[in-house]
Amino acid sequence: MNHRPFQDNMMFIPQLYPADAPYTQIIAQQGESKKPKRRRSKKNKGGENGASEANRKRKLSAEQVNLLEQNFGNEHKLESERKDRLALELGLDPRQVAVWFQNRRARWKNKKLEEEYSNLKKSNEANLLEKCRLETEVLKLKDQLSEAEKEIQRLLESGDRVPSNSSSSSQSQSQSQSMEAVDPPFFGVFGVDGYDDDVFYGPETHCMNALEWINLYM
Amino acid sequence: MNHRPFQDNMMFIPQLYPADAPYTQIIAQQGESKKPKRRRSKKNKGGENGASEANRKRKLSAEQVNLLEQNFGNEHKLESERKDRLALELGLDPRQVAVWFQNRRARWKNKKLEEEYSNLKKSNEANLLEKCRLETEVLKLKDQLSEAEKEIQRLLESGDRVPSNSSSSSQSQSQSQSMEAVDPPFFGVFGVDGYDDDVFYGPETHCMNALEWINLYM
DNA sequence: AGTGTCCGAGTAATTAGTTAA
DNA sequence: ATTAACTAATTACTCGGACAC
Repeated sequence: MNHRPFQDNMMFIPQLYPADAPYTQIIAQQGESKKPKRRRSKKNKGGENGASEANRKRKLSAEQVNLLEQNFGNEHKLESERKDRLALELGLDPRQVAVWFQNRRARWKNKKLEEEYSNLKKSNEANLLEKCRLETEVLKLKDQLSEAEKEIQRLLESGDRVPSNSSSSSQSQSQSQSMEAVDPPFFGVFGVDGYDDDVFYGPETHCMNALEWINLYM
Repeated sequence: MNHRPFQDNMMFIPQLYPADAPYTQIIAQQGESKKPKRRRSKKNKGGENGASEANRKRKLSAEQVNLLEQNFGNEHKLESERKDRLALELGLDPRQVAVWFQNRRARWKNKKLEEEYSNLKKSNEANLLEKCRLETEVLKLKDQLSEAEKEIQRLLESGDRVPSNSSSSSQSQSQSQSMEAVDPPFFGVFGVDGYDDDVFYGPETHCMNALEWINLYM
């Protein structure tokens, strides 16, 4: 959504129902008659009837939310000075303004987390693919190396009166051993605690099913 | 910090709201009517006698929550039959039971997501380390291969009257080229849209800083 | 057609516990 | 030590859509 600055301005407020009643604070169950079977009472909703009687409307008007959002964009914290000013400006109880900011911060935090999750997901995808590619490359290189060493062996056998294998032969010998000791010594992070359900990330299933894995869980 | 508000002790249950129980009847005279700045203390408890003050009727008792949780564990959905039974059993309005289940489902979903995030994080760590290891291995193998080919070259030059480079030499030649064409052709998933803030996952910073990266963002 | 209900997502308000001045 | 403001969790409500009768 946004880029650089750390104001988040998230989505636009989809509440465009009429700002009929500037005072959005009523509450109090109208009358009574609610105990036994509280079936969906017919709310006078669509009608927009301008503030009919017992309209205990909870939501703030779009206008109010706009101003609040704007202020939140500037600064997520709220000094009491600003709070009171805002409250006056909006015709709200300062407490409501404070509550709004608290809830807004919580929402923002959640959103942040979601974003982070999304980024992590993408990062994971990319890393997984990269890992797959690298594994393939490693196999290929090992194969090539094997061929090369076979070739060396053949050359050594056929031309067995060459001066000597001067310097590098020992190198390639010792290193070919290390290839086999490479795989095991990595910790398996996945004996963790509580995966309740079906979500299971197999990290050590070699790259063959990386794509399927992505499609499954991403 | 704490989970499970099991020690809810002082919660008497004013269930069955009387008809005149408008919880949350408050509020907000706007404008200049001052409001009683609220309390923040650990007193004002038991007395009940809500005559003067409001009847704080929020918060279900630990016992009620227990039973609800138990039922939720069995089945996240709630048929109206079970709802009514539970409501009766708990002394709650069936509506409250339904609402509780809805909220509980939402919480469960969140928790699920959090878990998934955690797993993803671990998976990412593991993959990143694996990727790092593989990159190292690739470099090593390339090095070995280079050495081996040098060796072959040397052998071919020194013993230049061997029969021929029969079969596999072309192989190792062509493959040594492919090493250079390996890196580029992978898409960079990270020109994406919204990394808002400081959270930035560098996917192409080679493995040297993989661990630092993990420590920073995990 | 049209009610009624349920659910998911979003939101407002409350409570308990923590932190800082 | 009190007090105000914070966080995290919770309760109840709103709204719109889906599915039913």
